[in-house]
Amino acid sequence: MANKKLLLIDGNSVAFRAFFALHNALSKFTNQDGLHTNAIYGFNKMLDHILEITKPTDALVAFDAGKTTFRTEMFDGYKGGRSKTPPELSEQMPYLRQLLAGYGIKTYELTNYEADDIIGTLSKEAEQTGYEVTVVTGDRDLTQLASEQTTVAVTVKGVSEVEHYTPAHVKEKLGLAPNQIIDMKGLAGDTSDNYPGVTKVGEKTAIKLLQQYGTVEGVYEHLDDMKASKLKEHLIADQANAFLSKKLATINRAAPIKVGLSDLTYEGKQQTELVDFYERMNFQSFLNQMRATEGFAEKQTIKDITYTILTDKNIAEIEKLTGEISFYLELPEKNYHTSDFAGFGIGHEEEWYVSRDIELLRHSIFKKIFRDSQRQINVFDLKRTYVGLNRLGISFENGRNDVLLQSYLLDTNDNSNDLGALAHRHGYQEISTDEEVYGTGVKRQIPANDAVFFKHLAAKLRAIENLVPQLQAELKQNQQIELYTNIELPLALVLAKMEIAGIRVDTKRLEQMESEFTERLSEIEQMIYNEAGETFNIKSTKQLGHVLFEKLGLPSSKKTKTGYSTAVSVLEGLRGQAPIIDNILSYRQISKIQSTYVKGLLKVVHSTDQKVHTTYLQTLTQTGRLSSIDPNLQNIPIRLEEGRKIRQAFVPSHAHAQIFSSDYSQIELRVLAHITGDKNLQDAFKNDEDIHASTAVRIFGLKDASEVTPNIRRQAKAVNFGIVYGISDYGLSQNIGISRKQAKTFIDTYFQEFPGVKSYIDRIVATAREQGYVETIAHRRRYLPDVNSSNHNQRAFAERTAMNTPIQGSAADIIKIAMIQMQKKLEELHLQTKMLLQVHDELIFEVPDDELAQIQKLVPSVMDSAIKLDVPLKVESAFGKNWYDAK
DNA sequence: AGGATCACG
DNA sequence: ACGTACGTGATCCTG
Repeated sequence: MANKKLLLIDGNSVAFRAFFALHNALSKFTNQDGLHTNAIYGFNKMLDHILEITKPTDALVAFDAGKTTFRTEMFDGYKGGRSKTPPELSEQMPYLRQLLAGYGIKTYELTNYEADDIIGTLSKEAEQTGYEVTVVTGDRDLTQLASEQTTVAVTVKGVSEVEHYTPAHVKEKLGLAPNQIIDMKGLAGDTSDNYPGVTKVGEKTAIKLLQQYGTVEGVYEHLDDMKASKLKEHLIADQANAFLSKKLATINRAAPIKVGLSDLTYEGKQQTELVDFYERMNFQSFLNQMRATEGFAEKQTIKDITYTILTDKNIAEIEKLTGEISFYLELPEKNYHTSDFAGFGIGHEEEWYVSRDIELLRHSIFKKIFRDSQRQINVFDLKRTYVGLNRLGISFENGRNDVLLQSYLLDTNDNSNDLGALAHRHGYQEISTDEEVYGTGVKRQIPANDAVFFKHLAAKLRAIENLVPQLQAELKQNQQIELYTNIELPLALVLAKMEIAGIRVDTKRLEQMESEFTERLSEIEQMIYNEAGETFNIKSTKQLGHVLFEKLGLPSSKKTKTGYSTAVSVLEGLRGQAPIIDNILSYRQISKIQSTYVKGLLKVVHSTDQKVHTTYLQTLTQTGRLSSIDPNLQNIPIRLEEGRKIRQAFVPSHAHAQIFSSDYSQIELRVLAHITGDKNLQDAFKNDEDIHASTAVRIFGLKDASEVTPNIRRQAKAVNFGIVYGISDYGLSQNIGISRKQAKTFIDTYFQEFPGVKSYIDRIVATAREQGYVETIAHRRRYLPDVNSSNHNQRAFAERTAMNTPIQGSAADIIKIAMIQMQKKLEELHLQTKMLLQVHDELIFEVPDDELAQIQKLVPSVMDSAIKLDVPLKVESAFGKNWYDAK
């Protein structure tokens, strides 16, 4: 027999390891039905790894059959006291078997026996027949099976990494032969399996004894040779335990199994089954791996689709498309402000027109379609489509539905920027993902083959047509039609116009800053090298940690996963202990400004108009806020003067104009006052009090605001923030540097003084548990599956987001409404003022001097009346010749 | 690709 | 006894 290789896997043990290795990411690993998939995923990773390195001819995964086994008969407490398998793991076990079926690997379990015994029995049989055997497990006890023919691979850290135990390796690690493991367990016992061994004897002592006497039996035969000692007394007293425990630890290598070696042929992956399984588990990376393998036959699930290639000859045909239509513009690159145009499609009801010729869109027939306000045009990603068409000189004001927005509002977790993937999640399968058709990474490209590209375009149009009514119905059920129709859809166009307007950057100013910073950085660098006595990469936390904590011997406090923490909070604690610290802090600060804001910004200024055009992501955040990328204009420095100067480079694009800024004052706390209905908090805002000061008066029991010192106000401010974030005493204590006990007192007092807030917090968490989601004022939803998690951390996190999301999200609703009304006003009044940026609670405009007086009244009035709360909204404004001066 | 760090609300 | 404040994005280093 030529090289038979048997792979035996301890299913429960590996699943358990996989589950806990990916426990942190538990909430990320769920499929479309809410099933947790982390253990399945980890198991799959391990399988791929072990199959790759062992290339078995035969394989079996053994599972434990149930709670009772012959061992529980021998010893009542066997595996007693073990906490129950988490439900998030149990629910995955049946699917694990489906995964293994997909891999063509047999599974087996046997009443009254553990997986270990099945493995022990089969490995013995295999050894006698001359097989090479690999055993995979998360349990080191199985190393007792290691032999010349059998290697035991024990998972370490994660699951795909394993440590291979040969007899030599066992010897090296433990100083024992594999068959002595059971003797060690006999003497030392096993806490996780809950059997005792000899009192006060742990692994170390057991090993020492066994090196001398060989076996448990040997130890007891030589008991008389030992000097009197506590150890000897314990050995005598616990002799019965030692022998029982050895028996319990011994794997039964003659279990009455009903499978034989001939049943275990490894058949290899069952392609269609596995693809189907991965789709059900939503395992995109494994799917892609499968597709990349040689001989993979793409599933022919997508129905044939007929389409017409549009040319200037037949363009008149599209005039016959009356009523509701789908339109799709393919801008293949991430940044649609600069992307190439790859093609487009338009049509309805199985009449699909597609083309690569973008110039056709400039034809008057298209202009008419896009201008016709009676026409319902449905798209995927309205903002992207609007910007793309705008670049072609086409005004697209009549987009009626956007599948991307619909899907985002239905479930912020379960959204995708890929129409194919999004469609699959909503149960529509007649479309491939862009990744499948265009490829990924450097290989991504629009197919040169017309049939492939056009079929995909047509499939997109058809997907839009099918999804719009379905998602609309779901929105209606959720009472989200208003949010969708009156907020998100019109906002998409407002954002598009802001992005297109862009903001002018004074590149000369930035270049001047760049050379100043370069000089200062090299000076500081030199000082740091001198103080360190060597040159090194200051930006490398690893090298910096080495210099500070090893070479210079400074006391290290915090550690990260990868080594010493060198974060600002840590370095500040070291100030004064060495001059190098201040220099490192300055270096960090300046190099951040230099690389991210000076150089980074210069890189993305458009040479045509000297402006930056950000992209707002309208369907990303879990709370309803926007985010801004490429460049991010929502995190331009302001807190420290050095960085704040960056704002001097943001200037009006016309002469005789100003940068004008209005921001909501304390909008989140006002929303909190409204949502909670807390009388004291509401009164404070109704009386226009300094909210942090009045909180300070209440939690410190002061007479009135005159007693509030800056430091007390600062602490009260931190408490207010803490409440909004979902407070914990530890978090607060870290933030303001007080003891945890003191922080707890602050919080307790706060809740006494603001009882409405306390009852809101209790109520919202209960609501999240009952209905599975929380809502904002405008019915924006966030699902929080983890509020019922058995994991304390995940549950606590979900509870904090349950409190925070309605507050942060409602504030986002409010500014979105204000932006829509603001844009409408600007257009109605034919003003030249342009809304340029939104920074969560702040709007930034470019205003011609002659409109300034009007805008100074208009913007705050629109913003503070965007929505009617039980407390007033307050808006503060400023302007100047650049963003820095608008303060 | 992921972690550490740091910029903003 | 857990290990901790909410929401983001860009840059750099490391494996």
